[in-house]
Amino acid sequence: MSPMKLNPVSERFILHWGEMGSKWGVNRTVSQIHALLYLAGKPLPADEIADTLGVARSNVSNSLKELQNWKLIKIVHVMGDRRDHFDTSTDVWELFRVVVAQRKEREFDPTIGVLRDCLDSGDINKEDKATRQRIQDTLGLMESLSAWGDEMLRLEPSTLMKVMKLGAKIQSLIRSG
Amino acid sequence: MSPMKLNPVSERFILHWGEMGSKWGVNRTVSQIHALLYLAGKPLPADEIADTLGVARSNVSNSLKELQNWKLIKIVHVMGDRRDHFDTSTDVWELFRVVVAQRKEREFDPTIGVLRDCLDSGDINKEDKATRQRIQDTLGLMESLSAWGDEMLRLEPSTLMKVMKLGAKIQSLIRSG
DNA sequence: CAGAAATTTCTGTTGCAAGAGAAAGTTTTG
DNA sequence: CAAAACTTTCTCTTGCAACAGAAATTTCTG
Repeated sequence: MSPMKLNPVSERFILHWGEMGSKWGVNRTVSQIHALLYLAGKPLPADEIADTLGVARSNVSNSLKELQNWKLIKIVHVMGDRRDHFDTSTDVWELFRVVVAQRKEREFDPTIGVLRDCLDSGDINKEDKATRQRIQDTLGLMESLSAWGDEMLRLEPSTLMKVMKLGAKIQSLIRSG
Repeated sequence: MSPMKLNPVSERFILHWGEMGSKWGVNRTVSQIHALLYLAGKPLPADEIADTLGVARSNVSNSLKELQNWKLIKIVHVMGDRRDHFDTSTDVWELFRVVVAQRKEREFDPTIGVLRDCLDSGDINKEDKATRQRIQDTLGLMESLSAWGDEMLRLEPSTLMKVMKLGAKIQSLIRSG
C-alpha cells in the first residue's frame, strides 16, 4: 500500500507532537500515533496508522498497546470490518487530565513513597540535620502538589478552566477569606 | 582519589532522582549532580562530584554547564581554593519554580507558536472543519495553561502554598464571586 | 476445520544519546 | 614566563531504546 498522504498542517502537528513527546520521556512513535488519532477524530485500524506514519506494523502494535496502558485510546469495531480500530477522545481537556493523572500515578506517587521510606529508615540518622530537613521539605512539596493535583483532577474541565481564568486574582480571595 | 562515600539515604535519594529525571527527559547524570548539590547544601568542586558519583570528570563538566543553562546552579568560590565550586538553592520551592519556568519557556511556549502558525497558514483550509477545531482547542488549552502558569510563577512560594492548600474549595469561591 | 486475515511476539539491527578518556586550552602562582 | 592546577573541548566507545521484518499465534470465515 502506498503511504497515505496527510494534509500539511496535520503532518506538521503530528511531527511536532512527536518531538514534544521525546522531550518529556514519551516515545516518539507513541506520541505521533496519538496525535494522528486525535486529529483524525475517528477510529483507525493499525495498518492504516503504520501506512500513514511510515513506520513498521509491529511498531504500531506495540505503541498502541502502550497507549492503551496509558488509557488514552481504546479498541472499537467498525461494521463490516474485522480489524481492530483505535479511537481516542477528541476532548483535549479530557486527554490532558488523563495524561496528568497517569504521570502522577506512575512517577510522582512512587517518589513520595521512596522519600517517606528514606525518612523512616534507621539510616536517616546518619545524615546531618540540614540534609534531613531538605529531604523532608522535598517530601512536603510533593505531598502538597499531589493532594492539590487530586483535587484539581476531580473538577469538571469547565470548572478547571474557570479556576485558571481566575489566575492570580485568587490571592485577594485568600486574604479576604 | 578513592570514591567518596555517601550516606545510604543520600545515595538512595540521588539514584532515585536520576531515574525520575530520565523519565521526564532529563539526563540521568544531570539529575544526579543536582540532587547531590541539593543534599550537600554547600558548594562542591567538579572533581569531588565526579568522584562521589563515580562518573568521568568530563561528563560532570558538561552536566554542570547544562545545569547552569537551566539556571539551577551557579559558580561560587571558596577562600583558599582556586577551583570553581557549584552551588544550588536549598529552597525546594524555588527550585521547583525554576524548573517549571524553564520547561515552559523551552517547550511549551514554542509549541504554542507552532500551533498559531498552523492555524494562520493557508494550508489550514485543506483540513476539514473538525480537525481545524481540534487544533484550535489544543491551542486554547495551552494558552490558558501558559497564562495561568505565568501568574502562578509570579506568586511567592508561601502564597502558592496557600493556593494549593485551598485546593478544591476554590470552587465555592468561583460560584460566590 | 482448512485457509485466510489480522495481530502479536520474537529476534536481530541500527541510530543516537550518554559517557569515558585523551588532547587542547585556560588560568593561576611563584 | 614556566610549570602546575584546573577546565573544557574533542573524539571515540558503549549501552540501550527504538524499530524493522520474520516467525508464531490467534481470530475469523466459508
